[in-house]
Amino acid sequence: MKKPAKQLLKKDRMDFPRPLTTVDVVIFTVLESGLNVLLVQRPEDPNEPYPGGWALPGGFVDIENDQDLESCARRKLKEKTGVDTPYLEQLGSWGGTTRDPRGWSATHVYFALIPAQDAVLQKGANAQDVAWFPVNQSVAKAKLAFDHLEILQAAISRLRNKVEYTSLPAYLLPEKFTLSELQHMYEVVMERPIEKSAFRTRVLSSNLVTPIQGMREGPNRPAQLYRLTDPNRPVFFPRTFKQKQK
Amino acid sequence: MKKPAKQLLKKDRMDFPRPLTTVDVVIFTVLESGLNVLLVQRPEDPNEPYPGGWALPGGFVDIENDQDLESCARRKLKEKTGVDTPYLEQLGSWGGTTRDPRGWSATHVYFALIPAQDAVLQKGANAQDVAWFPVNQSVAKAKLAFDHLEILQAAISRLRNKVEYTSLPAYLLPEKFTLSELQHMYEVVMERPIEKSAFRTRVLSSNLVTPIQGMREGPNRPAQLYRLTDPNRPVFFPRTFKQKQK
DNA sequence: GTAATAGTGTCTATGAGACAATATCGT
DNA sequence: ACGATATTGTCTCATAGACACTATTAC
Repeated sequence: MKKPAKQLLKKDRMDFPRPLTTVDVVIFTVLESGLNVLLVQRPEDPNEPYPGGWALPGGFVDIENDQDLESCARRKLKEKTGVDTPYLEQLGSWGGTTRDPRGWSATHVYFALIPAQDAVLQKGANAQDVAWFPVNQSVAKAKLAFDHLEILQAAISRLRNKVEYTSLPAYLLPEKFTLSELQHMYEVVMERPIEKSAFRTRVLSSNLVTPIQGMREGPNRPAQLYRLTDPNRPVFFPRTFKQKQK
Repeated sequence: MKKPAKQLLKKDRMDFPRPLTTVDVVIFTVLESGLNVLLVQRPEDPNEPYPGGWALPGGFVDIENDQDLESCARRKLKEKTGVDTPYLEQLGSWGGTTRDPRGWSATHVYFALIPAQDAVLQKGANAQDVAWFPVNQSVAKAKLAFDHLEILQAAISRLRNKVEYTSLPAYLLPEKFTLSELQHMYEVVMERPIEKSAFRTRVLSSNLVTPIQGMREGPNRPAQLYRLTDPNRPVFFPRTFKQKQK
């Protein structure tokens, strides 16, 4: 129990140790190898925690320049990928005594989906290494810094979960896409095939996509091109894809 | 762009202003008046922000005593209600320059569901006023401190949303309950009636509840008592309650 | 024509919604 | 018997799943 009297000056009352505050971003894209996540390599400097280890992109909140948490996340996303307005959602926050050797720290985590076309990395600027890691293989072995493996797993399970009843995979595609391409994004994230017919009726009977002028040409029957009806807000379906198994 | 050289000492590198860090808890219960939320009155001290205003219970992280964010939330919950292990879920975090007049601040918000039996308030200790507010009426007028109205609205919409496909309302009941009582909790949160028959088949065909020895007696046919099959994790249903309207 | 992918149709199963019928208690 | 609430049943409808069929391009 603290709080001795009410007569303390404001300055005194605010003068206690504060946790470190960071923002991290889990950035997903779908490449040839499936679902990938962006990681950055920490500096080799032995004075830094986890030198040379791989971590989620992120860093301290800059209270001079960051208006709020989300714009801080957007800034970090832009620094690494150059992408401006992807799908961005708050994942949650992690905080405690032990997660950072530098002291009590709390991180606010966002997760982002970007199309493969935008998955070109912006190295160089701060000489850090930046790379895409397939979510299933190397990541577990990568021994992520801090509690970032736990955070990444939470992000993956959130994504896998929401795929079942939302239009999130659409944000992994460029502006114009065919229904087959959209279905493919779902299948990559879900890691299981889905029925073409059921998929099409679900997507078309919602207001998710709007057909546009133009077809995807190929060595076979051309496919109708679509775009998101309202790119700003994802669609929620009233049922999940997989029925409950007994 | 900062970062002059890598030769800085660790102490120097960590020596920058840090945001204030708080944890707030949105505590819901269902009383006669429907869904209620717990608010506390801020001290009248004019040196404090929003003197006399109503706010969500919460406060600064105590890095000496709080192991992590969730235990900090549990501590604050316990201080106000005496409840130990309710349903507790992270809602999200809010942070930015403007939300607290004392400076750049970030709050980690949890939301909790507690049964009405535990809704007895623990006033006194710090002389603050603590009270339940019905979610629909007084809250909007109450002019909550900080951005707490926005946070509360996010909590309400999260709760209303999850009620459609989860077993969360079960946590608003005591250990033993009847199916009608459970249905009533759903209806209070959803603010609409649900079909008895559909409700019962949904609940019974999931593994949500287990019948126990004993009946709820009354001036009519007694009702079977149930308990949660696994109180530690809520059940997710494969469909929402309301079908999509056309 | 063939290969390949796009797009449609048909049939079944599951579970929600509406509503009715029956069951079991206190009085 | 009556009032009240518990519990079950029946019928309809929407949509997922399985699977087959047709359509349209390049070659």
